[in-house]
Amino acid sequence: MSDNRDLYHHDHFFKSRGSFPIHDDQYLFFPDRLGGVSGSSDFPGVDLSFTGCLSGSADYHVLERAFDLSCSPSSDSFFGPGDGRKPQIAAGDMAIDLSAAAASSCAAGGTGSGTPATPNSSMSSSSTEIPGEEDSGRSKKDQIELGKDAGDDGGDKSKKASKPRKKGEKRQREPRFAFMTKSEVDHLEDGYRWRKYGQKAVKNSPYPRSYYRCTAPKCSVKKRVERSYEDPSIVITTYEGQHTHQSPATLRGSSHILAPSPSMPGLFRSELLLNHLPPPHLDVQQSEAGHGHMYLQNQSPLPPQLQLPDYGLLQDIIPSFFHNSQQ
DNA sequence: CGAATTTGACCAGCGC
DNA sequence: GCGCTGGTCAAATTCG
Repeated sequence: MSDNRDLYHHDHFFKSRGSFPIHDDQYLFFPDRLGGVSGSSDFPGVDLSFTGCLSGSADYHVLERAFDLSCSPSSDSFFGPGDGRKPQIAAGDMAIDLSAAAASSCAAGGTGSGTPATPNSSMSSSSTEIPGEEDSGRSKKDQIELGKDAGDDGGDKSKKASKPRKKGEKRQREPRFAFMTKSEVDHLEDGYRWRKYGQKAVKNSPYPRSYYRCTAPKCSVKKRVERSYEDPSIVITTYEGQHTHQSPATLRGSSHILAPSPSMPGLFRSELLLNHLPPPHLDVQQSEAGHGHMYLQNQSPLPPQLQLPDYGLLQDIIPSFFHNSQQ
């Protein structure tokens, strides 16, 4: 039980699972300590629903501010250079080990659909934001679709994948969240409807990666699902984009589904964070270089970054969390 | 029959 | 420039 080594947990995790493609625009949460907690689906206060996170999508800015994420490149802390892979967390990334809670109730309880997609369950998440790129930051596909919607730009459909892609313009990505869930099923029920549009073999992994897209019209949220090659029981689900609609499950009246707040479309559900925050104190550390990623460790009192006086969401989240943790 | 999935091909980005 | 890999498209196929 080296829970207080959470700081190193994901470090270890990543080193051992170097294949997990944490891209330069992801945040990472690792509540996957839950293993021990997993049994407690009745975790008090755990109303974890990454659906909420997904639907509302994260308030990346809040997170960024809250954790003082001015991370910079080079993150060997996570991915040992030794594995021969390129660093998978790059500039602007953040990785937080939120070793608390209750992912077990996440998918299952979250959907309220009665579909215990993840009986076992531990969940982690990640994401990242590219400030100011939300608008311009459309994926090539989005651009393509925009072009499509806007009318034919002359691009003939005779050739697939021969869509008009702007050259010289880097493909921009939506903010992403990656959830690591211990589950036997690949496609976790999260309250949304997804259509699979692709599957690819993943390098260094015997398990393919599946690509899904939200079936809701005008919703460009995508997700990738893959298994950790190191631990096949772990499913890595990466969400990209923000839902522009409510979860169907929510509409069905599931009280567990956290619908996005109209006033805060980008709201990162406090519940999510709450349930992911480690019960004990947090300790934020940064990679040796003083930049790169932050590590949350159960150790010292809340760091200044988290004692934020005015971090909006987190302010709501953290205090309440500590409130709970002290009971 | 419509929706969802499968699957091979294509393209962009990146490293060498 | 070339090769590799990730991401996406879309026709074909399967499913409900």
